[in-house]
Formats: sequence, C-alpha cells, structure tokens
Amino acid sequence: MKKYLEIFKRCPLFSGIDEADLETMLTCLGAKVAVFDKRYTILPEGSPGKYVGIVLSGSVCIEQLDIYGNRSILSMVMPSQIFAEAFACAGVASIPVSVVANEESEIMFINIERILNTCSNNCPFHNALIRNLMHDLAEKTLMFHRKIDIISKRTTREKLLTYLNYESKSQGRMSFDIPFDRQGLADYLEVDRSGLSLEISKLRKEGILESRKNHFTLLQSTTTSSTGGLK
Amino acid sequence: MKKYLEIFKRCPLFSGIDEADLETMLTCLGAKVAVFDKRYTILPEGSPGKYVGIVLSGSVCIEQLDIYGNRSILSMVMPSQIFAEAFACAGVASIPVSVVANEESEIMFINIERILNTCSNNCPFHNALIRNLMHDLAEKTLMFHRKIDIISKRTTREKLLTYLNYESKSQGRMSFDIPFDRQGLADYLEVDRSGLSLEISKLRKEGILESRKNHFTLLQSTTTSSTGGLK
DNA sequence: ATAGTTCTGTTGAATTTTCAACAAAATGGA
DNA sequence: TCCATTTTGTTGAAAATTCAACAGAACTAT
Repeated sequence: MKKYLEIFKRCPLFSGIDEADLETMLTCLGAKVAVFDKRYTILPEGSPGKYVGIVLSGSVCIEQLDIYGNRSILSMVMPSQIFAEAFACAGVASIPVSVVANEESEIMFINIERILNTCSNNCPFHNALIRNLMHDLAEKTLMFHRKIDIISKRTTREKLLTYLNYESKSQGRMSFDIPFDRQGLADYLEVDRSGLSLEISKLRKEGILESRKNHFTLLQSTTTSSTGGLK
Repeated sequence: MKKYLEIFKRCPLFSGIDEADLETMLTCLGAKVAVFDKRYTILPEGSPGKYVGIVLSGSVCIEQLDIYGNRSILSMVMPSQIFAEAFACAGVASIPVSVVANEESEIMFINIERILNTCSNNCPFHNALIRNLMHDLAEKTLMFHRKIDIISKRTTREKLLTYLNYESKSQGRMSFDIPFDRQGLADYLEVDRSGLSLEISKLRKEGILESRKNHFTLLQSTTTSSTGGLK
C-alpha cells in the first residue's frame, strides 16, 4: 500500500486522516485492489451499489448505454478520485450506470458498510470518513450542475464552448488537454460525433480556438456565459 | 414550530431524530423561518452558500438563467425537502443557481456552520445530521443522474416520455400530476415550449398518452428505456 | 516497415428543433 | 359577469442536429 501514498493523500475520502494511520485503517475497512484492462467493464449497470471505488492509476469512465447502444458519458474519474460512492451511500440495489476502464487501471474497493458502521475495534476514523463522504458528495453535486449547464445549451457549438470554458477555468490556462477523444467528447456533450467534428472545424476557421487531438487552446476570452458569446 | 411537526418528520435532514428533541435542536441550530410571495427570488444566483433551506409549505424552483434570459430548471423542491445543501456543504462562495418561490412558501433556514461544527452545548445530534446530509446528498446525486438521463435524449419526444416514465414510476401509477406548467416543463426538459406542446398533441393523437393541464396519463407501458419505445 | 484497425473530418439528405407570431383557452380580479 | 392578463396550442420558415457513408490520418501489432 505504501506505493499509493501520494494517491491516498490527495483522495477526498481520506482527507485529514493521518498518513501513519492509513494502512491500519485500510486493513480495518477491508480495502481490496484489482487491476483492469483497457475497456474492461469494472461495474456493469445493475451491479449492487455496495462498493466505493478509488482510482489508483489509469482512469475510468462512468457511462450509460441506451436501448439503441448510444453511449452517454457522465464523467471521467482520474487517479485519487472516487466513484460509485453515491450509489453506495444511498444504498441502491442496482446501479444505473456502468463503470468502464478507460485504460489499464488499478482500482481499490471498499465496502460502504465498513465505512458507515462503526466497527468492533471502535476505530476513530469513521466519523471523519463520513464527513469526507459528505463533502465529496457535495462536490459531485456541483459537478453535475456543471454538466447540466453544459448539455442544457441548445447547440453543439454552445455546449462545446461552455465545456471548454469550464475546463480552461479549472485548469487555469487557455491551453489544455481534455480527457476525451472525439467520440468520448461527443458522448459527454450528448451530441453527434460528426456534428461535433464539424463544429470544431468551424471554430478553428473562425479563429476562436486551436485544437490538435485532445489538446485545445481558446483564443478569445469566450466567456460564453457572460460576455455575450459569439452569436 | 409545533405546527411543522409533520414536515420535520418527513424531512431527510432530521430523520432518526427524536420528535421530543426537535425544538431544542432547532433553537440550538439557530433555525429561522421566513415567508415568500409567489415568484420572489429567495436566493439569487451569486448568494453565499451558507444556508440549508427547508421547504415548510409551498414549493421552490432551483433555476438558472443564461445570458439570453433562457431559464433552465434544475429541480422543484417540495415541502419537507431541503435545498442549497450541496453549496453549503461544499462551502462555495457564491451559488451558481437561483432559488425562486413557485408559490407562496414558508422556508426555514439553517446556517450550515451550526450543523457541521459541534456546538458549545455538546449537542449529541451533529453526527446524526451529518449522516443525514450525506444520505440526502447521495439521493440528490441520483436525482441528477435521472435528470441527465432525461435531457441527454436527442428528441423532445424522448425527453418527455423518459421524464413521464420516471414520474409515473416514482408516483406508482400511470395517471399523475407533474409539478410544472408547460413553460416549466419545457425549461426542465431543456426544450422549446412550442415544440413541447406540439409533441404532447402528437402523443395524444397517437393514443400514447392523455393530458389535461399538468395531469398526465400514460396509456401504454411505454418503457422508452426497455421495451423499445415507439420508433 | 507494413497491413489492418481505429479515429477523425467532410459531405449531403432527412429529421427535428428553434423561433416568431398569433389565436384560442384559461385564469384572476374588479 | 366581464375585462385584462397569462397560458397553451398551432403554424410555417429558418436553423441545427442527426444519420449514413466514405476517405484520409493516426495508431497497433506483427
């Protein structure tokens, strides 16, 4: 477990927990680690919501397939972030999404019961973990607010620019990578891939952005949401 | 406070708290009640995220206006439900939504600090409240999953049917009221109002549903999401 | 290096949405 | 009850999206 120390330090679930206590705590929580190949479905839709997942390396994709096979991406989860905690905390019988490895990934699982129920050892950290879960869930709610703000826009262009502005703001620069390929970005923005490619081309020709693969550069303070945003 | 007892009993924030302790607890938490007229903006966008709101009567609308004045409705909050708790728990400086009274409404506010920080009286209920908040936030996350599932559909018809199916399932009947008027429903589904009216007419003519004002009846097990859903 | 596979950008046609405008219906007060 | 206001349904035109198909680029594995 030593080798994941840097991950644990940044993990919202463990914030405020003393490094020295981590190992005993993880043992007490019955944490298990597993490795998954790229594209492996870690938790298929319908799985019981019993475990909180922690990405130790790689990345996973929270997605949903409709009856036609169209994929909707809810979020990407990067190292040190957690997933499926909402289903676990709400105690849902079967989760409404799939969790898929975006690349080879190491994942740690903790049974939520071990977190919520104070154990026989009277470990002192349960209350801290619950507070951390509460804070994390509040942040996740904000994340969904942003996602809804993005996909509630009526055109592909507006969705894309709103997304890129959020990404730019959160990374603190005008030039940044995004964690999606084209199809992935389309599935996150909930639009058609070819229409998205077309729109990116147009924006490039209009001098509003530059892009190369999954690297984007915004060329104007295109604050779609305050300056008036380019028609 | 006595007259709100039934509300408090059903409020997710207070679940598991003994009736007899409610009054002292609310005093200790510094809970304040205020009444707002229909259409009054209870918390404008940009307000500090300091308070958790509890709807005692009436209903409020969590909404967002874009630069063109288009309204997006995130959710309706009914009596005994709470709102703005995610902003409070995440400690955001300014909330990204407005909270508007949908009708004359009585609202109770509690400063989140009073909940999170154990007070000088060493009140025993802080841990219970934090657990309740955690659970509530997990449920809110599920609510947003449903909302995203709805608005990620590509056509107005699919959005509407997906929404009505959720509503039907959650109310446990095929005939039910929804908490929106036409414009409100359009703003929740993130579509054009006139297009929505048109689609409702079509569905009625096709014998898929009946509707009268905000009362809808689904005439087929239109499980848009499992049976195949009508073209 | 090469062959096969996957990803990305382009195009045109069909479908759907948005927008504006207006009439009919419903609502709320005086 | 009647008037004024708000809400809802309809329509046609313009704009945008989706869909299918394909070619070129990029990537993988041998």
